[in-house]
Amino acid sequence: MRDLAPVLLDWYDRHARDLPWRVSPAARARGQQPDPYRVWLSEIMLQQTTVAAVRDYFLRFTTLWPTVKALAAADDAQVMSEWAGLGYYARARNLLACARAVAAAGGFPATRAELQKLPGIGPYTSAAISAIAYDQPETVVDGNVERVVARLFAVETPLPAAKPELVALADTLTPTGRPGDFAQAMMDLGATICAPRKPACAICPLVKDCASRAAGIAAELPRRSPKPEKPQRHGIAWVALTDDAVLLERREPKGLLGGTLAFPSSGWDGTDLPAPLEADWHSLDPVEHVFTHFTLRLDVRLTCAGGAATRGVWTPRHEFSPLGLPGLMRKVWTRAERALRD
DNA sequence: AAATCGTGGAA
DNA sequence: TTTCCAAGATT
Repeated sequence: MRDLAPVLLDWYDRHARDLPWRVSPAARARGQQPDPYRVWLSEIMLQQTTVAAVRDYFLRFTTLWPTVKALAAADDAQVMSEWAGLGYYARARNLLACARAVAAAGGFPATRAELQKLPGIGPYTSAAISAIAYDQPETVVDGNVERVVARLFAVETPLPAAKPELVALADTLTPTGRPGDFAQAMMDLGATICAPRKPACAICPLVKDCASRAAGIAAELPRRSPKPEKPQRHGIAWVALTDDAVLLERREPKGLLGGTLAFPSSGWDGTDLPAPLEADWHSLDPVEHVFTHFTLRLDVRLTCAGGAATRGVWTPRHEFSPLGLPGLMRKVWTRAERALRD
């Protein structure tokens, strides 16, 4: 096969997406270096998360905390609150731990091996930061690149088993010149041309080299092993609010929604916690929520009584915003608001 | 090494 | 409506 890197880089120079955390190929050619902090922050936020969802969070975080040092000095609660709604909250916990380690060390390490020792930075992110921020010739393989490579080489082995094979093939493409732009070019190609459902092969710069296109199976790749069905779970959330306070609790630092602010709730897997308050609870319509590996039906109970709570903290209403809660708990709040309005 | 861990937009 | 899945990491 011909050397694809020059072809793809040429395409990238003309079609690179304009993203808040990106140094454009033109600016990079002028000598502008990416800020490792911004590269790292964006990569963490983008783990299993769409560009559209990340954009506003990235702008908000970099406004509040322009440097790693600033982020390292932030309150845990404020970071969790700002992360609320993005999902995968272990990322937020690891984000702070990583920021503090980096600030203490005086800056980000530049090698992939050192980067990967930091919390929240795995094989993909270490390669991405090393390539994008430091222009090291690392092979960056995310979901986009898996798809592009599977199609380019017509790899029919289903994911996730195909991963090592795809990494090895991707590695044969990585150039020594402009590896950072090349990595971003592969991801842009996967996101905009070599899309999951309907690849736009007609305008793809690599059509002539694509084995799956030749075989007429591009849209079917990559294949994936069937996923297990999601079991249904159920639980109860209690919303207690008076004229000037609402009862909230900080969830355990590990596990589902770990470290987030929430309405007190029962367990959702058999563990059965009691209501946080003796009161006359009104039952509202249940909330339906889909997590990665199960669906949840959460019954919502509401009271306007105050008093001594066995769990949670009475929080002044003026300090409370549902935007500081994870998505599930925002839905619960919406139920309560609707009930109070009617 | 298989399970766990969110959310929402698009088809 | 259902299904898919997005710049994955951790245990």
